[in-house]
Amino acid sequence: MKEKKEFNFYKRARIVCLAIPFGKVATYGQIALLCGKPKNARQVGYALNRGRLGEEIPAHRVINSRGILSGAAAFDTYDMQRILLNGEGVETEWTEDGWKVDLKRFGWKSTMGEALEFRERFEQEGI
DNA sequence: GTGATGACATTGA
DNA sequence: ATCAATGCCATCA
Repeated sequence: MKEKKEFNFYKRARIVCLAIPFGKVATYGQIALLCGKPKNARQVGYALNRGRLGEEIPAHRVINSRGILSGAAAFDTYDMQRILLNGEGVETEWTEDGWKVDLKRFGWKSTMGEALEFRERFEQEGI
């Protein structure tokens, strides 16, 4: 049992991902920031790919900072993520790089207050 | 132990 | 607006 680090980054990431509002999308860096590790954006994606965050994670709401859908292997088809987002009312646009979402309108506007709320909650629960 | 990999971010030209 | 270069850090072989 050597899962314990300073704190459980993946557990935090799971909570943050589950906290993404319906019909909104969040970026990897944003999640990493809310977890207290601004540089761990990559680990967020890695964790999602390996399913380290659990089963009920809305991974389709997590995209990169450019608004491009990752189109990762977690979904059966490349269109699947777009379909899921469209089902939540998020509009997507086709570009050379792939499906793009307008972060200005559908990006999860996480405020400083919410960030502090998360941090307090994490410290309170010891994770 | 070292080195490579990756669902990324940021900066500067 | 786009492109290339650089940094980042947990996991894997």
